[in-house]
Amino acid sequence: MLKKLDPIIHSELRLAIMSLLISVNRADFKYLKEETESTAGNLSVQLTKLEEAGYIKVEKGFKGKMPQTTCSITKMGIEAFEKYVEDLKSYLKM
Amino acid sequence: MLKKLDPIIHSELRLAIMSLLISVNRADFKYLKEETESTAGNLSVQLTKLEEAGYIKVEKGFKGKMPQTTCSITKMGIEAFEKYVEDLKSYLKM
DNA sequence: TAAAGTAGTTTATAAAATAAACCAAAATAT
DNA sequence: ATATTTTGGTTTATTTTATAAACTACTTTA
Repeated sequence: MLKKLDPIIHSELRLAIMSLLISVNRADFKYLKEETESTAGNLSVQLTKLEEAGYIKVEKGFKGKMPQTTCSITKMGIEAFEKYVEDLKSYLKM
Repeated sequence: MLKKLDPIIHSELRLAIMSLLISVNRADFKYLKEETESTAGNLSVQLTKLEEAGYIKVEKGFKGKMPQTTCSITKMGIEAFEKYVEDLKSYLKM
């Protein structure tokens, strides 16, 4: 009955990141930091975990002369997020 | 936009416990252990946390000669669960 | 009456989240 | 020109959380 929830996604900050990337498809570090109201350190760590899981792609480039990290969700990430939402429903009676 | 999720509820096992108690209203330790597929130790710890938060009531009695711990959700618990579900929706686009 | 099972709690360990400290380069003020 | 602050992060340390292992007390069964 109760499905096992993907632990990579079931973390408040990572869930927030995934949620944002599902909507916007592409977002830079600064935007994610503002929207999630997280610290840079925490965000950096969680982005790395999502990247290692293959759920997001992280690209490093420059915006003018300043470094810029851009993130986007992968196909695997979309599927994992959708499965997570489905599994979660078993807990929420939806 | 993204709401802060109640950390007492946002834990897989505690969410499962709350979800079960919302439905059945009353459940003993054994039932919760089976349904959640958790270890007794982990279950014991998480029940105590929910009790300390005022979200559940834990009553110790006997079933025949064997000790029996019975749990039920409180009004506070119901409200917290409902708020959690609402807040969660901001992440899931529902 | 010894061994095994039940119903848990307590304590120790592992994993995760978060915060603090740090780094390199750019922009700004002196 | 050069010191100071700001930006955009990463790395490391600390705290918190989850989980597992060990233990307790009593009961049932062999």
